[in-house]
Amino acid sequence: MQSPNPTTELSKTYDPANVEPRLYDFWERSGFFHEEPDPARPPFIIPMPPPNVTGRAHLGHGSTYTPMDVLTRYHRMLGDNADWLPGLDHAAIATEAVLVRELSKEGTSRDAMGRERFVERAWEWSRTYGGTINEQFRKLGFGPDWERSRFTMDEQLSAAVRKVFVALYREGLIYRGKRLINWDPKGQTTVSDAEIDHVDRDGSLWHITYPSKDGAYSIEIATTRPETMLADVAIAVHPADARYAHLIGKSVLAPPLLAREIPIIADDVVDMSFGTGAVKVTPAHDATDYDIGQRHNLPMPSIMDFEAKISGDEVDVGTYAGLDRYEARKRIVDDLREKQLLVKEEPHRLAAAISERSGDVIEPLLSLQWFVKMKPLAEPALAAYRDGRLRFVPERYGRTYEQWLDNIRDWNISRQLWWGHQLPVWYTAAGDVVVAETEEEAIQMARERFGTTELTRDPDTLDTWFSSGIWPFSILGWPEKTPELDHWYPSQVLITGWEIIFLWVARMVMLGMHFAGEVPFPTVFISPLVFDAQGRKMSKSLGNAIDPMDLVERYGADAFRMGILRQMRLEGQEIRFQESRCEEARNFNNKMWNATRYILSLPEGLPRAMTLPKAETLTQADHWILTRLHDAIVGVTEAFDRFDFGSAAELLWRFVWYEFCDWYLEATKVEQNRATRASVLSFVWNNAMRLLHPICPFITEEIWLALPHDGVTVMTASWPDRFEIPVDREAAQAFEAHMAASESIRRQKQELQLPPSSKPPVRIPADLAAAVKAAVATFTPSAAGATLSEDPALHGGIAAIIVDAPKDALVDRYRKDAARLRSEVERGEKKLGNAQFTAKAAPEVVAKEREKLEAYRSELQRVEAAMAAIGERA
RNA sequence: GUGCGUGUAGCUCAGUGGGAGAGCACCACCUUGACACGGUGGGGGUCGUAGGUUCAAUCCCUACCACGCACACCA
Repeated sequence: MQSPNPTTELSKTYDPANVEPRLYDFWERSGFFHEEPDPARPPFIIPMPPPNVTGRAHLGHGSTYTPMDVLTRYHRMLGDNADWLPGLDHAAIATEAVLVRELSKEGTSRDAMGRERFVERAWEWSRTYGGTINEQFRKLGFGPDWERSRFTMDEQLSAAVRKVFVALYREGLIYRGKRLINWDPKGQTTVSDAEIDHVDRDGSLWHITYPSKDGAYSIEIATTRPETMLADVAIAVHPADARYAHLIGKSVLAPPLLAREIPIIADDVVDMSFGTGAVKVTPAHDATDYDIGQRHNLPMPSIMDFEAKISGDEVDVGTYAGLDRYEARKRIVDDLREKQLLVKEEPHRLAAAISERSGDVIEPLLSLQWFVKMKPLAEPALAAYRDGRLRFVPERYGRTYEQWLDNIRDWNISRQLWWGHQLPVWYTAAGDVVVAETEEEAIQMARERFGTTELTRDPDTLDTWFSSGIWPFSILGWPEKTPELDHWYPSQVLITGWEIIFLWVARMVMLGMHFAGEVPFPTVFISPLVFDAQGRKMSKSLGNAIDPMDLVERYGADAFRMGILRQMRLEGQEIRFQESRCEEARNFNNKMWNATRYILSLPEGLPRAMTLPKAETLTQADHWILTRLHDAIVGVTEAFDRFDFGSAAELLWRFVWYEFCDWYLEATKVEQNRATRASVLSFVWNNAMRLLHPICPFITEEIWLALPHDGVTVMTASWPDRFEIPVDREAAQAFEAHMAASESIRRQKQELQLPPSSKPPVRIPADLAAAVKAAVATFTPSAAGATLSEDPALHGGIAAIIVDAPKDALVDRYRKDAARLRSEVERGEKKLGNAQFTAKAAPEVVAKEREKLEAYRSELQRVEAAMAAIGERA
């Protein structure tokens, strides 16, 4: 495909809206994002964390997805077999929530509709509205290999899910059991431990008396959940607690019904210092109590149903049956008070377990569910981290990963939802279980083993994270031995936020090692989370959420990317997002745009090919900018290689704006630098565009195409090679002396209130004469002096000084200088006068200190002499 | 409770065992061969507090304070 013609008439301001869609279209239609597996080149593969099909781009994508795009573009330019593999997640809970809302608007419901039509509807919705985020990603300039996009519900990926489930089941790593699970009453489904938030809330701690049948003794306990008393099966105390030793083994009546006798038992888990030191045990409704119940072989009656209402199915709950959990709590407390069993109620802070998705308070319930046995999977995953096959950047997140895997519990994977991968599990009428990859296989197995073909499929679906867990290999065609799987697994890096290390990263490692035989990625880069400028989480309800699409519209995608990357710090765990950074970045782009206009408008025109003039014809300014370019290449390359996007962005910003535009471009305006400027400007600017392309893909392409270049797109241009850049540090240093001199002259002119256009006589130190003379005479026309004279008394520090200014201003200027210099001299003298310092400090440190003192002293002398010359005393 | 992170200019943040930095904001000046989404210059900080190590500490160590986060069976 032909490169699009850049605008011939360049307007004064850069207009991203006019450039970005055109270039994106060019890239995508040219297939520049697409790659085929190529064993001849080193692979660079990033599996994209699949956004929810219901998702919209948010600022978090700026900090996690931009780095992926940057690295992919960078590695493509390095010549790697680079591919960024995109996709979408079916997001069961989120999608069902959307549909349930829609259905209720239409006056119908999930259950009324039936499973088949509901799932059809979910597919339809996913195809029609889902994936909006992919369009948004295009606007952000993200360039994954769209042709390889996958959806977790695709047939091939679903087959992989079934295969993994069946395999784990047959290995005994998936089992069905009645366990205490986290029930989300609002979402009407179970959720895993990792999907729960603990939020501190104000609650109460009720002290309640449990009397003995004969009234001879009683025991007082403290609880935050009186409604679960109906399912109490014991009272537990610490075995070493002297207060209760005499009661262990005895029984009390369970309030408020006082109809059942429950034993008092001893268990280590009880904290003697909390509450009364005695705790009620309710195995069916509390995790700790469940463990106690298991240890002591206690019954586990349940008194709550899936609506979080009191139910009398398993044990007598009196008149509380049918009450909502909170209503029941209130009624029971009232009744206890009436029966004088309530000792007291005190305010108490408690950590409420909240479902991340629905926000409802989680209810621990006993339920028959499917689980993955995690320990055997976690061990290799831990070993991989410990022996370095898996590393985290920043390193500290590895400890989070380690801690979680060390304390891992079995993973509840069955969900009471319809949208998702239905469990490949069938039951016979007799209750026998058949697990198979397909229905045909299941029927055959049932016939052989149980002599029946009448099967009912388990209605539950799998936790969405189950399919995400196999993402790194399922998207490569697993279990087929595809070339993709062969060359692109494992991938090179995974980039995500730290909030899903447990939910996703750890599970990918475990499942990847188990099924694909290797750690799915050697490096996990954890990107910072984005907060508002006050450090608050961005949310719709707070009204502080910023839509990245708005930013793209206002400043352009390049500016958004640069704006957010420049706020990233390698070790940072958050970004306090400042929109002003995007505005600055827009200005930065405009700066580059105008620098380009200048370059393109040189009267002598640009050379056809990107070649440098002969080394001996290069000026000091040329040597300087080339040396700076060399260092920028080294710095940016190193920064990208260690995921330090903030430093890379900052470094490029400096190079482009403060070095190239502010100094070199200005230097090319004077006579001495004109002969070589067209070649050097195009060469350096071409290289700069390539260096910056991963971060600002659009404007760099637009400019690169307008400059002398090879190829059709900067996307596939080669990464700048530092060995191709001539470096002359001596010449560069001389130019830096020029810069210092110019700055000094400019500063003094302002302080002496001389008009900027004035050209006062300038004196310069004899030992820097050559350099500074050139400086003043050449590239600082606005600051240039009319005459130069050397002054043997001057050296170092202030390189030049102007005379013939208004006397008041001069005196003021001299006094300030003298004061500053005196304090420096004093500091130096004190330090060097310290025998300990000269004896123990490193010799070069002492020498440097001596030099500094010398310089300050002579400058002070000069200032004093200058004052004396105008008849003043400093 | 345990662990991790953070505390440097008004704001957001770099940084280093030996002279405190950037951007924005602020002030002044400037339309000088591209750019006012620009240029030049300037003011502004006892580097959270208290100790310790060191010739020397913003940096290393300890304690404390404040903030953020993760984990945790205080019912």
